[in-house]
Amino acid sequence: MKSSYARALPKAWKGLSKVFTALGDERRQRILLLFEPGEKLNAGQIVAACPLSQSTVSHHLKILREAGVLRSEKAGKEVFFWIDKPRLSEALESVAQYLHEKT
Amino acid sequence: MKSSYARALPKAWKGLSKVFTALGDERRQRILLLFEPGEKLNAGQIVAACPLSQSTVSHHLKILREAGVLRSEKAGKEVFFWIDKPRLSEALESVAQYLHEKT
DNA sequence: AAAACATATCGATAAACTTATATATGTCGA
DNA sequence: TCGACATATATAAGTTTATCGATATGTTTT
Repeated sequence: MKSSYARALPKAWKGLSKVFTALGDERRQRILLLFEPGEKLNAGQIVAACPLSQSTVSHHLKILREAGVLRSEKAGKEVFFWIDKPRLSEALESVAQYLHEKT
Repeated sequence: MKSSYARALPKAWKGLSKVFTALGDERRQRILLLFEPGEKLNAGQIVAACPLSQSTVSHHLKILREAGVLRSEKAGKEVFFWIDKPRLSEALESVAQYLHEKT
């Protein structure tokens, strides 16, 4: 038994933790499922597709962005979002790796 | 843009959703990190390693079990838990797959 | 059968999260 | 510059989740 992590996560897991928390909400999952391959969507498009208020969607987008799941870029008065595929792949991969090696 | 999932998750994602929610809590992540490769731990061992009360740990173990991340087995008066590696691998794999194909 | 033990559940409180309205910030066009 | 627009943030209510102490359930031991 590895009791070393019982009180604090290893540093490498800190970021992962945020990713899973971000993914662990159904509304955020539904937002992610909106994206077509390689597509960028602006906040307005996402708001229009969601049964949630503009500010609520903005809040969820922030969580996804801060977790590194989405990236964003301002273009004029709009902000475009897209899935950070490499980042997300890497996160999943690192857990899969951990599972494989240490479990 | 795939607006079809804006209001309800596809059925295949329902279970995944639970897995990510379960993994999206730092205390639960720390519990998972306790396990050595192939190891089974009983609830008492886990409680002893966590800075949480017995009832709180029991609650988290239930969430992890219901998400399919942990499996459990009663042995006399003890209950042993272990990581459901195939289940977790499959969950991660299916998201990785989705990412790869649909993103 | 009773006592000791391991785990689960209940009930209550506290903390965290989600949500919406209202407002602020920043950008474009007239 | 002023007004319309797109997004973000502040605030506050409502809801969910985490937490603990106490108790219940089930198991072994004496």
